[in-house]
Amino acid sequence: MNLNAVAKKAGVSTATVSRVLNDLDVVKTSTRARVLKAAQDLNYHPNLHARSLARGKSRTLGILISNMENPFFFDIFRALESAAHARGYEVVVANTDYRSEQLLSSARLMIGWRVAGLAAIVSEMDADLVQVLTDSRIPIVFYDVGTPRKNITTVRVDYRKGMKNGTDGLEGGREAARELLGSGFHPTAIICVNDFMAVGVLRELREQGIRVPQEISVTGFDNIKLAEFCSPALTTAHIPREQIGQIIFQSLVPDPEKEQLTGREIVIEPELVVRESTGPVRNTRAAAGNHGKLVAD
Amino acid sequence: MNLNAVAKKAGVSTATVSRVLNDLDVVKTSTRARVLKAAQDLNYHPNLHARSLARGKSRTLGILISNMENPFFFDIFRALESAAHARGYEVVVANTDYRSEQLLSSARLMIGWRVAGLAAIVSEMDADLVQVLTDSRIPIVFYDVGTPRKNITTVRVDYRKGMKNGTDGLEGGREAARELLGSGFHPTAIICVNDFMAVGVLRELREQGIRVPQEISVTGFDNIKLAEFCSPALTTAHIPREQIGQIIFQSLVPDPEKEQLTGREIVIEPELVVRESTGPVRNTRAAAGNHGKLVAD
DNA sequence: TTGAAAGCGGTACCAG
DNA sequence: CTGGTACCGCTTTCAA
Repeated sequence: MNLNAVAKKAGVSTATVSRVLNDLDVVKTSTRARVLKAAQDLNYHPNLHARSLARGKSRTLGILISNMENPFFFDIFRALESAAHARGYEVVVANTDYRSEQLLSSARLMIGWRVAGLAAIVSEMDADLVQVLTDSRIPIVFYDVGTPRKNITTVRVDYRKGMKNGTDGLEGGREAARELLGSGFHPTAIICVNDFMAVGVLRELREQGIRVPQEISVTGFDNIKLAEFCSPALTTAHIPREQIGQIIFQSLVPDPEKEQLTGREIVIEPELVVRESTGPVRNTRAAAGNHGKLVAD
Repeated sequence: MNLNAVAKKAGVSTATVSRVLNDLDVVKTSTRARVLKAAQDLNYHPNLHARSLARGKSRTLGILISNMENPFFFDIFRALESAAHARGYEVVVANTDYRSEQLLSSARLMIGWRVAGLAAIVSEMDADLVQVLTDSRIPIVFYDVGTPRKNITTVRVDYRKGMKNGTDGLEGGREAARELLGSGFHPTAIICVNDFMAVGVLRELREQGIRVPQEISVTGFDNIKLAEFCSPALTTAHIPREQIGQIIFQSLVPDPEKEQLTGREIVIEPELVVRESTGPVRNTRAAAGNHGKLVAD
């Protein structure tokens, strides 16, 4: 089923069918109606490959994600998708499952599809891939890795680098807390790299009979659901996934009306969410939480 | 960057470049090497749209999912993808977010891409969509909805229909247990439609001081992670996502060597996973658990 | 307002 | 073993 069949059935040329299907309002109303009916009757669906090929440009974005099961990544994907749809773009997603060969082959696939832009929300990132992507001339966004280039934008969250590679996980947090307290050092606050760890810390403190936040304050990072429902509810840094998705779209598909992000490093400032695990806040400015303020150099 | 550029650089025709890139081993080794180098130097990536168009058929499968965040659906996706990769197919996924307009537009997109097959793991399913899919002549698989047709295969899990629309959720399970026990009826077993409910039931029983499984046995359905880690560990029906993914692939891309599934209704038989929440099993056959035996009429 | 025809970037058949 | 060349289905001038 192709344009030609529709054209024939409607008694017009393929050019006219194409015009109708693309809403080029130069077509006479009666002709238009006839074409539409023919398309309907034939159950016609335009071949998108032919379309892309003829147009020479696409309105499809690609996104590579290490693990779609991770709610944090998933939220970013969803935000990107919704921004894209709002502007008439599609987004196709590839789950790399933390495997770098998979990442590479997915990237090639996307390039082969000539996507208009590509976002990589992945941690496994090797030199080969970066080279391939850089050479592709396709607008790229990396999340939390890489450095900006002509066609490469990076988005990263502003947390202290030193914390990134420490002990991790629920058990890890608990153990770290035990060691910390065992060392005789008695802090007034424990700041964890993510909410999982923080919950582990909370548990250990509870078992040692240390009250939170009266004796020690605890904070997490990410603002996952669990943070809200544990006891005491966790004070944490909220990372604005919604905004990250929008920024990614904006970097990939620049809007002349808006600030140009492409090729830069975008730093996301988390918002502090104060709950029960911390004492009264003195720094009013931080507590007010400037909503994921964007800092771009 | 196109075939022509590579051909020119290598001093051959586009036909030869195409042969090399498609591994048609009729090309002289030296020529082949020259072409490969040219492609490499030019950072050439074949345009997949042109390819699909010329070939007239694709090796891409589509999958529509209501909610990718749901581990159960996600597992099916992953299984399908791995089966597909093993046979040289790609799979592109669309998350419909439980919205039927989104489902419809994603379906159209897939049809426009001329996917070789389409799987719909969705609950929101209206007549329009079914019509569009049926008319498309593309091989389709529905999970847990719809009825078989010429090009439509259905996969469903064999659970008692009556249980499907009952009370649901953790709280629901707890409440149901309370009512049940309050009614004076004292069963020897409670069989829940899913693991969530079962965990709720367990909690209620514990509060009422009823020992599981000594006084009452409890079973769930799905075998989610939580089932393994709650106390007592839950006896449940495991639904073989891995197998479901393979069956979907097999229905979409029939293998002449294997059983033909296309256009039929495939019934998945869950496997019983016996843990601590049930008493000793008398039915040895069930306990042995015939691994998700496939029942196709 | 409409039609004819030249691509878009590959594939595959037919010659040589 | 390699080249020439009709397509594949759609978009987009250019003319009429």
